[in-house]
Amino acid sequence: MPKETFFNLTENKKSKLIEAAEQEFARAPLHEASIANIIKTAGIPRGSFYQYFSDKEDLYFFLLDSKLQTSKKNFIEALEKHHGDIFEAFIEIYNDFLITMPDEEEHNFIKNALLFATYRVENTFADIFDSTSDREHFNRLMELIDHKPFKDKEEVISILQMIGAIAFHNSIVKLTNKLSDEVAIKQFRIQMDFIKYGVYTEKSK
Amino acid sequence: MPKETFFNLTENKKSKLIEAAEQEFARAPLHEASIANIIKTAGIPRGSFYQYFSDKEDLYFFLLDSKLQTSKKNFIEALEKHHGDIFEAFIEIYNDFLITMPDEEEHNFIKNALLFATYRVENTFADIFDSTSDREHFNRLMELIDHKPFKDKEEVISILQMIGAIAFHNSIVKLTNKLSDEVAIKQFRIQMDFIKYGVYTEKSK
DNA sequence: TAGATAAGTGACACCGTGTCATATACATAG
DNA sequence: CTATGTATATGACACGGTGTCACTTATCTA
Repeated sequence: MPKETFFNLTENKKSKLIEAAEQEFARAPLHEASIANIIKTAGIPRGSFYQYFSDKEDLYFFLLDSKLQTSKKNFIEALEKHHGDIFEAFIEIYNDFLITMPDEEEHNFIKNALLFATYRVENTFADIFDSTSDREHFNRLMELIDHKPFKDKEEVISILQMIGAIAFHNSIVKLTNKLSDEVAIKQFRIQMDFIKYGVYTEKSK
Repeated sequence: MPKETFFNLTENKKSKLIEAAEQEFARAPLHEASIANIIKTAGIPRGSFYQYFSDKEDLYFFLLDSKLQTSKKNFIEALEKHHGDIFEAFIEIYNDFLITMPDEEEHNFIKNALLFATYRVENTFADIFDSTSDREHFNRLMELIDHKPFKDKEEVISILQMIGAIAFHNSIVKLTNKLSDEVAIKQFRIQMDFIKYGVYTEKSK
């Protein structure tokens, strides 16, 4: 988390810094991005940076977290819309996430996040449907999810994790193999169908 | 790939360097590991390192690749043993991989690889059951896999990718949450059952 | 208006990378 | 056996990035 000092900054200074950081993290993945570039673009001295953040990661995960707040809300909305159907909700946010990326800078930011995703990045993404950090959000999820197909809460969590991992992995494959949006979504649907109806079951073709 | 010069080295020198590198990559993840440490341990001058490898990554992926050759063979063997059953084969190598890790250095190497896995690391792991790099290996896989439950080859590939992603993700969760071997394997089995029989199907409880 | 507390600043010490000019070893033809 | 070319070895160095710290400046408060 950024330090108190950062939040005390004027809106103008704050957004200038954030814009500079987004630009840099869109240009290069975390490990290649440099504080030097960020402060140059933002026009602040080196010492100030460390007044606001403990290091590069601090700023980075603050940004990534902010960006994913939207996905978190979207997931809730998708669940409401699809009457608690996990699969349809996931397909919807997968769609949202990969396809509705209007801003090129935003797109590159996320691309770098995914392609160079360490466990911390993965965990940040997982927060969208995970219990660990935002308890309230998680409880809301659990209320909305249709539990009928599942034995117990553990099964629900297990499925959420599994689908999350698949969605995450598919995003990476889409980016590395430069798949079209249509192909990517189709692939994901096929995989969701496997989980819904199983490999050893007659599929409704 | 390491340069010619590296392969021309005496066995003694080569293994000394490799041992030093393994030690360093077990100590720290790729982005924190330093060439400085490797050459210090191996007792070679800095210039020589660049005679053998183009950079840190070059050496790293050479090592990781070598290590995964074993898993590649194991997967083939597991498929033979289980008469082409993808699920049982995966469970077996998942087991092999996470549990049969006798050497602590080896364990830490893999741990760092998984926790700080970028798309290149993920792709290297995916080579175990992927078509892109080792065509011959892939064809052998396709011969062995029981195609009965699947509509076509594409479906088989899709399932392989999916299970691969789940196994990969589970390994990371096991390491971050420090799950016991038993719990990790049990979780994986539950998830495999979901794919086998589907969520919307009566399970044989 | 003094004194305290918070914020701003940039020079600096430190560390790691990749290169390059130079040195050395080795092979091979004359 | 020597000359000459080719492969390998070496470490000093330029470059660029990080995090800190002593010092300055601004802001608040009694």
